[in-house]
Amino acid sequence: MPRAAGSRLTIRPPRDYLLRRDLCSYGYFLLEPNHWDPATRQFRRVLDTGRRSVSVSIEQPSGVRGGTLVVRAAGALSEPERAAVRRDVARMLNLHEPAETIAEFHRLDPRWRRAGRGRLFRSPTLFEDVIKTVTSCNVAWPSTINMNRRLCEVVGRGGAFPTAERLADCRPQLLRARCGVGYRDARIVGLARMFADGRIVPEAIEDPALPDDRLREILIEWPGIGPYAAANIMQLLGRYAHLPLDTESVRHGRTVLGFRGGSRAVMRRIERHFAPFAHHKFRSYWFELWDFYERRRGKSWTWEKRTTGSTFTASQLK
DNA sequence: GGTAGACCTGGACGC
DNA sequence: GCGTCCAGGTCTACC
Repeated sequence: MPRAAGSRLTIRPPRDYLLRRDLCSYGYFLLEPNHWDPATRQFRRVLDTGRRSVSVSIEQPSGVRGGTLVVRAAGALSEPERAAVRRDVARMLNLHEPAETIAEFHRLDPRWRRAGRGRLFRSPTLFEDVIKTVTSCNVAWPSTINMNRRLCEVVGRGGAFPTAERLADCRPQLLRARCGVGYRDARIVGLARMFADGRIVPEAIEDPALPDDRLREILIEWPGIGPYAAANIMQLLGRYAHLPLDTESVRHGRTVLGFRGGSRAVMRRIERHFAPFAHHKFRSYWFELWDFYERRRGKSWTWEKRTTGSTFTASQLK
């Protein structure tokens, strides 16, 4: 990325924020258009600012907790574009979450205090998080990787993740034929149209005043969103009191926690096991799962996208 | 409320 | 190289 002619922004993150650890904290960091370079510890992706796509990189040159984040964009940015980049980066990195919240989590579950784990990566928009969740349902991880890559290549502007408006204009058959989304085609277009025509208002969904139970009811009504997807979208919204339990969870319950019985019984035991972590429940569950991956594949910020990053799920590690 | 089967893709496996 | 089997969460029909 040419630096001389580009724009440079600096962001002061919360005092505990460590880019390599907190960005490489959830599988979506491995999905297009996201790209983490383990060698340079630099994150790159294309953002759609509304009028055009912009390639950005994020670094933390000091490499220490709380160190200033440097965001570079290829080319000059207008003021509205700079604001859009700042907003998108802040959402991806969950920078609004104060250090005190993470400290509270560590008091509840001290296992992660030393490493400092507590923050989770997500997408710059709710829409991208929802579509990424749909592409992760009923499919093995390599297929999720392919679907997201092709969505960016075929529908996204300049390599960005497609906006709701662009996906809403697609025929389901195009997504099936060229993006490999299979039967998810109509559900993805349906969701995109709901976002694009205002039936789904992200600000309303992201309103902290909306009770968890009501939010879950709303999400379950959306096409392609069932109990697992709803709970996953909720954690991406920073609501960590619900566990998105899937076959990966059942494997974890059996192999790591030693639970016995059928899938439903194991899931019920997992729920009970993590209940004491209350509104931080998902963090405890997720970092336990993440620790399992890292013990076998090394620290997540060392994972190469095309090798380790495509085979890190528990089904590949049995 | 619970359950069975279809949905689609891609990897694993056997030949 | 080809065919078959299987994993994976949601949706619908049915009991």
